[in-house]
Amino acid sequence: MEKQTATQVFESLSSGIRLDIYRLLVKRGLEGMVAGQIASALDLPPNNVSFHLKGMTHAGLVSVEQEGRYQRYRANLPLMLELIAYLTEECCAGHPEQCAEIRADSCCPEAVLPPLPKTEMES
Amino acid sequence: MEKQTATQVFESLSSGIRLDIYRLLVKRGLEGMVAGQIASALDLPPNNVSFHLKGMTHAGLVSVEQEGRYQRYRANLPLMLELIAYLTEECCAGHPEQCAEIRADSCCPEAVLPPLPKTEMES
DNA sequence: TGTATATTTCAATAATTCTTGTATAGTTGA
DNA sequence: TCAACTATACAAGAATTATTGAAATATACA
Repeated sequence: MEKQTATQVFESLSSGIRLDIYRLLVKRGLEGMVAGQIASALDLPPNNVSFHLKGMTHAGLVSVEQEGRYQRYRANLPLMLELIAYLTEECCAGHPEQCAEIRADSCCPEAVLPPLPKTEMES
Repeated sequence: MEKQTATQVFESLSSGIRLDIYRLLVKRGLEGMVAGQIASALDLPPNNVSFHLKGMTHAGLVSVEQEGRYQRYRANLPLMLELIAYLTEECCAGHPEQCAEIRADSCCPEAVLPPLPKTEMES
């Protein structure tokens, strides 16, 4: 996955309205929803919903299909799975045993820290 | 998970710089990185990195621990797992068989659509 | 045809976010 | 204590994004 794709998806989900839309569509699965249904379900002006749907579509987060005079939107779940893979790519590189540890615990544990390298600030 | 938590995390990852920081920290795992290391690794002004790290910390996406005069940052992977669960909550509600279908295919398939309900636009 | 419906587009304003430079606070070690 | 270093806080301008109302496009149906 390209970095721009990832940031676009995150940008899409960074708004409460778009997050609501996405979660609504996830619940609907393959059935999806038409634009007006989404607007009335969330009690928002249709043109505002359309504005957000356009951005989400451009980011690939949702797909749209014309159905007569309706536009049916569906969540693109596989993209989300790709995104997760992108985020955890090379997770704990070189120390795979840490991955299991991190994933199992409730939060980054107050683990014993390795001492700082003698040469400070080398990348 | 609360909606605000989710939007804050997504907002954090919607910037290319913050996404780079997060992925860098994910790779480092429990070791993490100190602020100056992050800045020089990404070739960015330290105060700009500090600005972004503050937001990420506030969103809970990274944790910070003081280490003498250094501030050591680590990615909060468990939060990401919670976030994914939040997103796919009630996925395909009422039609669990669709979930497997969606997850298996490469993208939302051009599935056969159910006909529109006779009463248009009811939520 | 003509009218109603669904959705999008456009323009304008309000609000937020990003980046840079400068200044401040805290830590280290001589 | 003093000087060097790490990191954050603050302020200002540029840039981006959100919301609303009005207008436009396209489909459906009588």
